[in-house]
Amino acid sequence: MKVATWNVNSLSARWPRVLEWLTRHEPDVVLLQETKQNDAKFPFAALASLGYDAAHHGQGQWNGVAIVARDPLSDVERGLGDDVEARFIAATCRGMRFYSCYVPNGRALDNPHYDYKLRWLASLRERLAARDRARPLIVGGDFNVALSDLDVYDPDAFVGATHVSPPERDALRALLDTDMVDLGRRFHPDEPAFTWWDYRNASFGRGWGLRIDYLLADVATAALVTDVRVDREARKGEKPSDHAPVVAELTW
DNA sequence: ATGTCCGTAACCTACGGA
Repeated sequence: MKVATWNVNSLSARWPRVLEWLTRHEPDVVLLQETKQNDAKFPFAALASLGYDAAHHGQGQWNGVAIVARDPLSDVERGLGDDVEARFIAATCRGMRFYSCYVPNGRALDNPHYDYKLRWLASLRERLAARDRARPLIVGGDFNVALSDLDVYDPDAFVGATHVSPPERDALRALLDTDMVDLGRRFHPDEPAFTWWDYRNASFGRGWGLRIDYLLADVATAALVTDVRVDREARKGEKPSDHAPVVAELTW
């Protein structure tokens, strides 16, 4: 099974790239974030013609998460707790539970959105802590947190900034402490493996990236993973998202 | 500090958000 997570930064704007990527890589399950469209605009029919089932939790202009899969999806859940924004969707496919998460950006340490981000992460942690550990689970998404300095191109440039503050990193570590494995870091222990580069400042060409997109799996499922990579090719070319997909292969 | 892109509302440009 090939599983990917990808923040597409508007599925409408990204559709040509997403279509090409699905055709080229033939993933089994794709966790999408920032679709930025309503359910009515989501390309269910186009995906179906490619052989994909899909579940979407849309909100129009902002946010929006989806799960796209070659096999039928069931038990779809939309929204995390009482959150009013479209940042979480869960579904089951081939006996595996999947979450697609778009964690709030936070904006700045003194911004109310930062507290919202920490509350959101705490809520996700509660959900993970209370889960049925016997049930295989893959959690993917844009977490808007760089877990360690290895995940940041220039830690000195991020002093006092969001995405790297100790409370954010603690909140992400607390997720992992529910016996979830950071698959990207497990397979790439020594290299940055960035997943996002700012559109500004020619950041991609300069290597000014962050690793803020993650695939997490429960310990038993993580043992089935044979490869994890960041598809930097998707960040190149015409009208790319500012995020690259993270792709895992597992024997499932 | 900032060299971009997205959607929106309303125009032919500006703004919030990322």
